[in-house]
Amino acid sequence: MSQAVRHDAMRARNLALVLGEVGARGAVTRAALAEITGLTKTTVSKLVGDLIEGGLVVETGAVRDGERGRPGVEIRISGRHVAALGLEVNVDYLAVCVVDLARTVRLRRTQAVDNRAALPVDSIARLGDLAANVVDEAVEKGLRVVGGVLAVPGPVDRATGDVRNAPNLGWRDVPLASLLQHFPFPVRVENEANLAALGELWFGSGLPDFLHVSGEIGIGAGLVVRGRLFRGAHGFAGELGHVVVAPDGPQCRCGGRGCLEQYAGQDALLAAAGGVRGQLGVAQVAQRLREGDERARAACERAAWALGVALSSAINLVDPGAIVLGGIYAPLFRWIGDVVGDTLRARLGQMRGTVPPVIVSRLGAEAAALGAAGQVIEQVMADPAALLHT
Amino acid sequence: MSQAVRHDAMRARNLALVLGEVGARGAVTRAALAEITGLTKTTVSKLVGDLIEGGLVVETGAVRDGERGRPGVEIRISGRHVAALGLEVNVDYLAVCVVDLARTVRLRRTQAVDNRAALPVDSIARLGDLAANVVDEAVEKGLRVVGGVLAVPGPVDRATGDVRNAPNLGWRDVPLASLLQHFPFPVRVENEANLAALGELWFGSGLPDFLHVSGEIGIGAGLVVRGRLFRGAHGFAGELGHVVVAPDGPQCRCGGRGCLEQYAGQDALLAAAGGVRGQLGVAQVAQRLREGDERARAACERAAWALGVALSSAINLVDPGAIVLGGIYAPLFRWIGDVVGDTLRARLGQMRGTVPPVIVSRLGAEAAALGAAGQVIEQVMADPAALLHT
DNA sequence: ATATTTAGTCCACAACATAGACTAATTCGG
DNA sequence: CCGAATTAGTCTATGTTGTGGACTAAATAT
Repeated sequence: MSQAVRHDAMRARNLALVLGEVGARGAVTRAALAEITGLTKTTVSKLVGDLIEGGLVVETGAVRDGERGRPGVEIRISGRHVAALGLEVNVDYLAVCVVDLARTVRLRRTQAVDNRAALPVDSIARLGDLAANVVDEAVEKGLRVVGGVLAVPGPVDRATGDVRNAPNLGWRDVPLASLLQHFPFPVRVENEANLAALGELWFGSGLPDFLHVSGEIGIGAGLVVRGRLFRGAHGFAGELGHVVVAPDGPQCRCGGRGCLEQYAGQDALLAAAGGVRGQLGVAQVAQRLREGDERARAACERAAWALGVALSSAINLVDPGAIVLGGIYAPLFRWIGDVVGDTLRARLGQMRGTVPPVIVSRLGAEAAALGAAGQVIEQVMADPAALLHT
Repeated sequence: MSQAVRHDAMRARNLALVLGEVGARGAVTRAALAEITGLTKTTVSKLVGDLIEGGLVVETGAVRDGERGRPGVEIRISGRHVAALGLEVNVDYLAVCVVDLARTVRLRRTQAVDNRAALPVDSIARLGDLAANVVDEAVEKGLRVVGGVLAVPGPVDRATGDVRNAPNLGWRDVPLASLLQHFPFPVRVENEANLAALGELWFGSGLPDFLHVSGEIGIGAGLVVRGRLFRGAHGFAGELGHVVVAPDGPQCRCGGRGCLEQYAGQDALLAAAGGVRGQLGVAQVAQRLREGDERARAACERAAWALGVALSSAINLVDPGAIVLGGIYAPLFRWIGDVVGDTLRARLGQMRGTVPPVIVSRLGAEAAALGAAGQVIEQVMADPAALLHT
């Protein structure tokens, strides 16, 4: 429910408006901000003054624009004070990163760990150490880490931040919220596929509308519409892996049959490409593809066709502006992109004038950790007043 | 992009907040409104004063609540002044209705017309006459019609309000916007499936989260999340009819194969139920079902199974709070509801604790016209200041 | 060197919400 | 039946914030 608007809320919104415009345009003078926002020069000056005082933006030197008249002073987002922590637990690695308010990645660490074999508590403790290190380094650089988000591969209870069941990780009822309380700033928990999509939004293509597909053991999707993540009624939207490809297809672990995961999930793809299960990684498949291995090629084609079928359902339902393939699909894009695109055109081309373009994510495995940190930054950008008054 | 907030915007938002609370609770005193909204009694009194002056709310007599202290005066939405026009063109009928601000349906008219056989201009002219009549009647009742929305079965260009292609009606490039200009209030155009979903939201079950399925010749779906319609990047979301049920199934008019429409669309269902095409209506099939006709039963079962398969994909993707079956599925619900539910439970039950309930729409064919009028009402509720200042 | 132009600041003012005093209308207790 | 207590609603002084126009600052054009 919306809240009452008082003078402080008015100010908070206008601060966010100005900060947002500065972020969107990179560098703007106060005069230009007044023009853009419709606020008066007076108001913009006062707002910018507050933002400068809070360390969120900085004045850069005067502009020599060659026009006549007094040159304006450009304002830009300051990356020197406020920063955010991104954390990720995945099946076979831990990752942390620190991102500043200008969305520059200042620090990152990755550690290869088999988190399926470890206890959740130990994985989290290890991640905590890793995070403590980068936070210390960030503090040395003069940064103030104002919050963190942890990406986990599985559904997260939005209310408590706990994980009820993350099958890929072997986690059940892990009280994450309480394990993350020792940080000197709030840390929230969020689904990895959602955060990967947001990572793509803030650090990748820059498109405002897309469906990001995270190919891992499961296949998650994050839908971004007008720069906002779509979550559904309970926060479980985006389970692309269990969209039906063929209703009488192979039995899936979810209880259904013929789910996408059985055709294009990591396990199915590797099994089809290489024979002995567990012996082959995605990198090796890519290598074999480069060498022209026929079996690997056929496996990719089948997976890509299935992905195309599932995506055609997804496009009909949610009308995304583009399809971004990430996770294991990123290194395999050369061999699956076209088949996916052709399948979409065959199934959708007649109905819709244009089929959403299928593009590859440029972020790789970092996407989720970046999205996690980015979400904190986004929160600051959306409500800078909350930070200024503390 | 968000806009600058000035004093007038602050006031506008608080007016909307108060009006919204009055709408949500039916009847509230100023004191209760102050408590609920967090605004002071002074402010609430002033806001309510403005709303009364504008005819949007009325004071009803003092409350005798038995408590001690001065009794409050209850405020409720006034249905006596502001009203909205809902219009619908469908394949075989035209419909108009007038709804007041209290969301009471004040007038409705339906006319059976074969709009596929008629020229678009003639259909619209006929609809215009029908609308002019009810608007006159509304004016006689002291109502002020402040806007209208027209529901059409097909994708609508959100920018212009024109219809590029509505295959079920046989419309191509109909400049609806210009045909609707003669009304003394603005009339927008919107997709019929979306409006039917909104009709369900405002005049039906009252649920805030659901996917409404409009079974007609095509199968449209409207997704409502937290009381808001999800439209997708271009406004074409909800094409449930072309979600894949079986990738090698029957050829569909969209170019794909095995789309839901080929199993559960009106034509497919009637053909499977009755043999000779075009000879049978949904009402007759329902009659045969009541008589225990085996062929009709089998047709429904097949359609329901396919609907379940497509909906399981939809639920995985968009995570709706419930499934509401409308259009032709409403009269057939007795014979399809259980199969749909069973299919969903079989495909989703293991993954999700609970499967969204499958319920029937209570609105029938009026859903879209009601949703159309409701959308205007909703606009007034969301920004009453726009109406007060004119 | 002076006029012109544009950027940014200053100040009086207006709009709106707040806080608390005040009035109004009811119930409770004697 | 009357006064105390209680709750609803109004009135007034005050504070915060944005506006608009005057003013100062710093550049280019002539």
